[in-house]
Amino acid sequence: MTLFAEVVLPVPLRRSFFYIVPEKHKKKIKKGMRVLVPFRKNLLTGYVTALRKQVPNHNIEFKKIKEILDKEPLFSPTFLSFTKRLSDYYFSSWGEILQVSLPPSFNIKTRSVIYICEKGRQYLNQKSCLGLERKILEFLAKKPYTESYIRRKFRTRNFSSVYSRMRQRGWIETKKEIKRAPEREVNVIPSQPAQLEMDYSLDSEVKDNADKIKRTVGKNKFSSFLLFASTRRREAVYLYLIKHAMASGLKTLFLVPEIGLTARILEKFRKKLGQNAAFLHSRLSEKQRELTWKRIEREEADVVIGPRSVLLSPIKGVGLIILDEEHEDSYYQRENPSYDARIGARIRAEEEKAVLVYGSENPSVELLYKSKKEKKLLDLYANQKTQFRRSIIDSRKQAGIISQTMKNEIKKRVEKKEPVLLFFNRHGYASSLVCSRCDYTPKCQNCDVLLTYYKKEKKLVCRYCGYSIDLFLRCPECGSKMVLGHGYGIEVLEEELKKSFPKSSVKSLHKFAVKRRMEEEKVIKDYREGKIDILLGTQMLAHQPQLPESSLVGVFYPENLMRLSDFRAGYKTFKYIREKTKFVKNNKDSEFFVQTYLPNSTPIRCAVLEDLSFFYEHELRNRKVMGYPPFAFLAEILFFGRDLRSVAKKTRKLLDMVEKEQNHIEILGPSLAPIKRLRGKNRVQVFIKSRERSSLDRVLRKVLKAIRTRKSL
DNA sequence: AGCACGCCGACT
DNA sequence: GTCGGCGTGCTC
Repeated sequence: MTLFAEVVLPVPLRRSFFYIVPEKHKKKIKKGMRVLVPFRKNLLTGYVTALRKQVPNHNIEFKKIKEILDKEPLFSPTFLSFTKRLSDYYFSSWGEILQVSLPPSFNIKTRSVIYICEKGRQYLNQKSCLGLERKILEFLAKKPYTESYIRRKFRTRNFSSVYSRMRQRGWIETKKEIKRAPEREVNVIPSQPAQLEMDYSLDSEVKDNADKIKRTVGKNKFSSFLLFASTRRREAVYLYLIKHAMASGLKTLFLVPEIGLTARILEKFRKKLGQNAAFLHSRLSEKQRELTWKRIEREEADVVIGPRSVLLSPIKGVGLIILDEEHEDSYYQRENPSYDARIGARIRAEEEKAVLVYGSENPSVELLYKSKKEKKLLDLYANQKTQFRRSIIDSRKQAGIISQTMKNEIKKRVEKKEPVLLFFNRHGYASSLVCSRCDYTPKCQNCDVLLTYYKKEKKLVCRYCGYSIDLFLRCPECGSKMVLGHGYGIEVLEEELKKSFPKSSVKSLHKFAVKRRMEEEKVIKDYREGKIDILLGTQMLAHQPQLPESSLVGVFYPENLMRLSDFRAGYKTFKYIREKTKFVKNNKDSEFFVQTYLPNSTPIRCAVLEDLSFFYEHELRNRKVMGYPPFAFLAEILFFGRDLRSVAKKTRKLLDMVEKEQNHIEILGPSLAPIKRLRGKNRVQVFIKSRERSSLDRVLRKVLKAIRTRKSL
């Protein structure tokens, strides 16, 4: 009897494929193993998701599995069902998700390598050998290259035909080459029992709440919580819970948004957990990543710590998932692959029957609402008020990029030798340059944005892709003088500070002020040692792990964030300001200032004056009126491609289908995406909105089947 | 995503 | 007439 394996492949197809299991492999093969299978003309690494005696469709010729790549399954049934659900939720390819859960070297495939033949060399000597043919042959004469490399290198319209003609005439030949990964050893070393001494001191309020979670850990039942608390308190609760999980023989996944943002918490964890923790982050080399991965697989780590990709760590026996800084945007990415780690964490916790803890000191409006409703909110914030003074400076009443009030306050601190921290979230000198006569404005050639003017560097730079050109003072169109466009940047602020405080040391920290990580650290070191009186920076400054607190912290023009066409703009502004309050020394002598043209806006007022509950109530009321999450479900569909016309056509096709569905679904758009061109691709976005996730899901499922789409939310 | 197949315009 | 555009469909 024939045995079939259902296999998913690392290709952007939302379906599985069936292969015949050869007789000799029948005993060996198991669900969750990697297999090498023929697909089209190549061999690919696939993942066995099921074994079957019968398959639905009989009128296709099945191919045979070429090789089994594992001695033991790599993926547990739990992990398989988790990744399956994740791919279903995000309409993405299961195989691609499984692929990224493994180190790159685990993905074996054949590739075509092109060699030049003797005939080809002879032809190259003839005069008649011209154009593309000549270029390719000359290139290959040096050494063979892979087919995909040649394709990319000589990206011309008629490449395929030229290429196939060259092969027909015997000038070149292609050979299949297997790119093989090093052997994988499967020796499972039992993990060492955890011996942790932790000097956490939980006050009774924290302990009561931590115990509420603790009681659910190890019960082999899904539950989730939102821990609304300061960093210090969250840290203590996390360690308390991790220790308990370890004692119960359970593994913990600990997710952080970005390494930079949470360096402090990570350092602490590294010290406390030592060898029991495995850190996965983007700065690891491929080799390091693989070693860490193998350590995790050998179950040598009880806690896996890192960014969203940690969620896809195929570790067994997960009993606790912690997702810190729940509100951070980096948990949702649109590529490689597209999923929101917050949703992913929930799905994984459900499948693992584990406990999920979201943590934040300014949780997203959506999660706060949901947690409150489900009585899963642990609010450790209510009784914690900070002591420093807070004020809003109304820029409409005081002229100048830095108000007089602000200058006076800075002066006082500088005189007392107290360092000052200032934040302004806009790069460069001006957001654009513009011709004084014809309105010509330099734009990025890859992305559709204006180029930011950097005065010190004498450059115009794209804030997305880094494309830059040298500054020019005359308009290339009409020869008139170029002048500053709208929007002053951080360099203006820096200039102004230096002018106003000539005797003080003013330093600015932003993308272009520092070229290397070393320099960032140097600035922070100087600041700590009192060599800098006034430190100014963009968001980069807030991400410095070792930045000490200050007695005066100022934030300039947070309303820049309010202008985003995003229903979360209010929340983002609120969060941005709140983050900065962390850098104020918590005593009665310290001060926090926000200078703004919108002193009466609720997000700004509430963030500055620490009125959290009013902000959340206000925001929820707004969302309800406007019909935005958490009162509706929103799916973002991003269309992108080289040619805008064909992208728009696809969009239209999809929308026509959505309209026909008539499922109380509202279409917002289509419109050009906020970044309407990125890396040479035009991007069109559509939001579809519904009160019911299920009807959104039903329509998307139906419609996406008919169209070549890749990513969606 | 790639890649083959197949059908219409502009060139040797 | 052929070359070469890209629209359409398929991958076990």
